[in-house]
Amino acid sequence: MNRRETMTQFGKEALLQANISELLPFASLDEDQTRKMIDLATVHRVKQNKTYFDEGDRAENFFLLIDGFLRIVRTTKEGDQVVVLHIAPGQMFGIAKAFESVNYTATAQAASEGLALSWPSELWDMFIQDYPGFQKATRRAVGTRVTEMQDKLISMATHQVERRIAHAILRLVEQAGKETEDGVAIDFPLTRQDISEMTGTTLHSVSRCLSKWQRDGLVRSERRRVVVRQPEALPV
Amino acid sequence: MNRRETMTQFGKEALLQANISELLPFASLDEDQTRKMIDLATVHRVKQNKTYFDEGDRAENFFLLIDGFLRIVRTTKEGDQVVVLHIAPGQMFGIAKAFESVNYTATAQAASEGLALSWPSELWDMFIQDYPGFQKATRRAVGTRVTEMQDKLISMATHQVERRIAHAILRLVEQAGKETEDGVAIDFPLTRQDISEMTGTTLHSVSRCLSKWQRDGLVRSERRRVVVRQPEALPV
DNA sequence: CCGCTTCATTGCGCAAGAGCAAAGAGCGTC
DNA sequence: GACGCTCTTTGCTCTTGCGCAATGAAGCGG
Repeated sequence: MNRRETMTQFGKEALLQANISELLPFASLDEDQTRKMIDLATVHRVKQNKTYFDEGDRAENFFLLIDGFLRIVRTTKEGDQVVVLHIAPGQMFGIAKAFESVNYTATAQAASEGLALSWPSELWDMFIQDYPGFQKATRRAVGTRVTEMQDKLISMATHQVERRIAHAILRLVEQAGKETEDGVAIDFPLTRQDISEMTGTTLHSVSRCLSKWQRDGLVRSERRRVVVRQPEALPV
Repeated sequence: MNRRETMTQFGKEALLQANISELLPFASLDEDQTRKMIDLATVHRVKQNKTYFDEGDRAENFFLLIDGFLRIVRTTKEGDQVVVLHIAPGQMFGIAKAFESVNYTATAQAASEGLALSWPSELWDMFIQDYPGFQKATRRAVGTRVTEMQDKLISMATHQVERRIAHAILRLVEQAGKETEDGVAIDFPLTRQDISEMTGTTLHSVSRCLSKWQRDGLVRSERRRVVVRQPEALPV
């Protein structure tokens, strides 16, 4: 059963029926606790390219992504956007509380239409104390995030554009890969521009790169869509 | 009184006398608690360019830097080193526990001879629970770190080499700046190579850049030493 | 004091990729 | 079906800054 359909059809109550309790933050909670958490939550449906919150906003809530994908974006004074990382379903985001921060430090933008739960920040400490799985989930989320950013930093510092793009794509395949008869597809709309913002290059270079890979049969890419046929063959 | 001298002369007991309780993790602890924490700690003195721990090591301890500076370094398979961030006195490091991680994900290398306290990882949860200041300190450490890495990422993605170098230097000035009659000096030995590893460029470019700035009177730099005279004039 | 190692400077040639420009393709809308 | 918007492709030029190489300077150890 497709999770997205479940969610959008049945709304909040359906969350209990669905296998939401498999998500890490809900792990090791009994049904009662899970219900309590969900009762306290607000449901957010966000259209593509709209934001869950913006950089600098007061961090009034923290979020758990149920469905869809989102990018965490920062914008420079000059107006350049940089995609710091991507969030996949099941991951927490907007967890400024975990950083002792009053405001969000980046913008959370829906890469594809998505669904998230949020809780008021005041509940954070209570959640941490009462729900052991939650504590663990946030720690792990932070850890993953730091590692991911480090990897990106290293990639940017030491690799040429082509390898950076390859890295970025492989990471997305990992996070949002979906098997198709044609190869592994990245399961949300992804433009050349997006990729360039992830890798610190221009959409032109990305386009050239993908074209070349397509000629060599490594990927198939159309408008807003990338399918990887031979992940192993990409220049790591 | 110079902190470094105090420490190395009098050892562990002196930590109580010194104003160590001003350090964030010890904030809001009474003298008794502080003493208890220090009793449990191990003292590490590490020579320049030696490591406190290495990437991949089992994370058996977590650390608090008392004196000196260190760089957090990751090494690629190809052998390229990348300086992910710098740690200044008073900051925690090696806090794999905060990331639910069993191993250290990077190497902690002394940029200058330094002094640190460490505690066994098993004490982590106890510290978190019993010492509110400690919890806060780790959160803040993580937050600062994430922000710093994001800034770096943005800098790398959108700026030219010259501005990246300027950014890196300004950050170091902030973290380790020391007023001199000549300008603000970075208070630990810093080679062109180091700077290139922070900014993802070559030592040649760094050298050229510093030479130019020196001609323009913005900085003074000698062997392993950088003094910034006009921080405002650096190309931000 | 001499030689060795580490660190820094500078010049030159070249390649990667950014910037610019123009055209084409896919998709929604009126 | 025509228009317009967004996204993509591709060619050309020009700059940045890397790679390489040679020289110099500073500090260390015997």
